[in-house]
Amino acid sequence: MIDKKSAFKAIFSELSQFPIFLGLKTADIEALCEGGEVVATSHRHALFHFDDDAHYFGIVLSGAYKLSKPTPSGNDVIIYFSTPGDVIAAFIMSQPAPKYPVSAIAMGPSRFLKLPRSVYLNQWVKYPEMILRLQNSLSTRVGQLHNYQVLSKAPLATKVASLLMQMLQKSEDKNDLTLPSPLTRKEIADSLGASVESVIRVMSEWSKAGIIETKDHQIKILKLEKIIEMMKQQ
Amino acid sequence: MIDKKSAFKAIFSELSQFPIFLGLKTADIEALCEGGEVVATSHRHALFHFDDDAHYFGIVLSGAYKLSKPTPSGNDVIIYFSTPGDVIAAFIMSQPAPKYPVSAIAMGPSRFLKLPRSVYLNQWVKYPEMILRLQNSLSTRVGQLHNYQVLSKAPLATKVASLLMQMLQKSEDKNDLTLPSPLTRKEIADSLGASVESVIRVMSEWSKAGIIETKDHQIKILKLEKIIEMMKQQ
DNA sequence: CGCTCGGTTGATGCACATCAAAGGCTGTGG
DNA sequence: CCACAGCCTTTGATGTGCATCAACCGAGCG
Repeated sequence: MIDKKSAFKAIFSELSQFPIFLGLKTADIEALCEGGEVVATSHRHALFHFDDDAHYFGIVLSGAYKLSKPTPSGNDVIIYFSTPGDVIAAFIMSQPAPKYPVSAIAMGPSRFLKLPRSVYLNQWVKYPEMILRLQNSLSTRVGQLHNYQVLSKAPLATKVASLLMQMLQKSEDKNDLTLPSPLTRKEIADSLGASVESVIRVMSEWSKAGIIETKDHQIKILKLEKIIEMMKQQ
Repeated sequence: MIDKKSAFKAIFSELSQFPIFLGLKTADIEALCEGGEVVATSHRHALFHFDDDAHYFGIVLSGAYKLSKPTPSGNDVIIYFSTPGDVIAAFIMSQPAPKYPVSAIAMGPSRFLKLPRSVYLNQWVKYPEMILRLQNSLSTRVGQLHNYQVLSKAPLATKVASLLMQMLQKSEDKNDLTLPSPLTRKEIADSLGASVESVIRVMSEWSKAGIIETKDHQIKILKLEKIIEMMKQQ
């Protein structure tokens, strides 16, 4: 086992920047991350699987993870793309014998700060401020899911445009219109409940029209107005 | 203004049965419901509208409310059916200047205990137990939304079956297979993102086959196995 | 150098939307 | 008290967006 104190110091600068910890005292952050362990996962490797016993939760440090749920027919539906600063699986920790409701799979090399469930029960719930912050991110999440429902009858192009815009909003740098994490067409399809081919048909139209550009799975938006226009139509 | 003390006594027996208050001391429940006011709404009347300033949250006492969100094209999508005991709009109360993310419309005569936002900020947030209970119901809700996403590619019959089962699970009496609240075909369609006609085509098949029965918008399930069977196929 | 993975394109079919029309039921206002 | 409007349900005819199936290409990789 590595020296935890020094491990904490090494990632503290990362942690303190995340909204969830912003403005907290160093000692508090340290207490909240007690027993934490940094896990590095490579592309397509799982942090945990759907229905596994949930012994830990944690925070995405770098890269990205897709959270997906298997369908009865053996496919996967992508529920969420977690990017740095996102807290994963925290809100199931208070259940008696929690199981992960999704699988978490790395998209490219990624790092995760793994925290034992006991820390949640002993520390996190004791900080009312923490609970409120978690509640806020949960309620934002619910809002996103509602927006998705509103789009249920919209044409596929609208859904794809909305997804791109949603991803873009997570980006730090508002001047760079490149999505913060790489995304394959299949991943887009799986998160919209569409087929790869249909997504490709929509997006290659856009590529030809110079609205977007894909290089090495990094999607860049060239004509933002066009995308916004696509979102509105229905 | 009515005498609040006596008003509270009158509904206390209702309140204390709801999961959200179960096991709490009378004094605590009274504190949490301070300044509460019972609102009676008749069929199709709104408690509040989408995008209104949110000055209050509250608890459904009787009847049911549908929470819906307008689409750009002027239709409505039903986000949730709230039944007695459900807490509505609590988790947006902690935002600076909250607006309702949905409209709440009564399905049949219904009663609602309306609580001012200040009570949430001054009382509810102070009870860690309350916050955790709210978090739990929110996380259940997120789970339901995920289940809905998993069904995105499933045939309509599967979606309708799942919705019926979900409604049925809220029912108190596990022996009576009548859904706890009346539901029109249009409401089912709006909550599944389908057209009324398609929902009718599915359900009238079932009526003919003696799987369900509708009387006065009350839907009763006659052959539960058949419905469960429908849910599985995809 | 074969293998897997991601992207692309075309042909075909189907589930569901849309449009249209009609009947029953309820509440409401002249 | 009846006529009328609005809501809910139903059925049929028609159209279409997207899934599905099939095939191919290029790039990276062990």
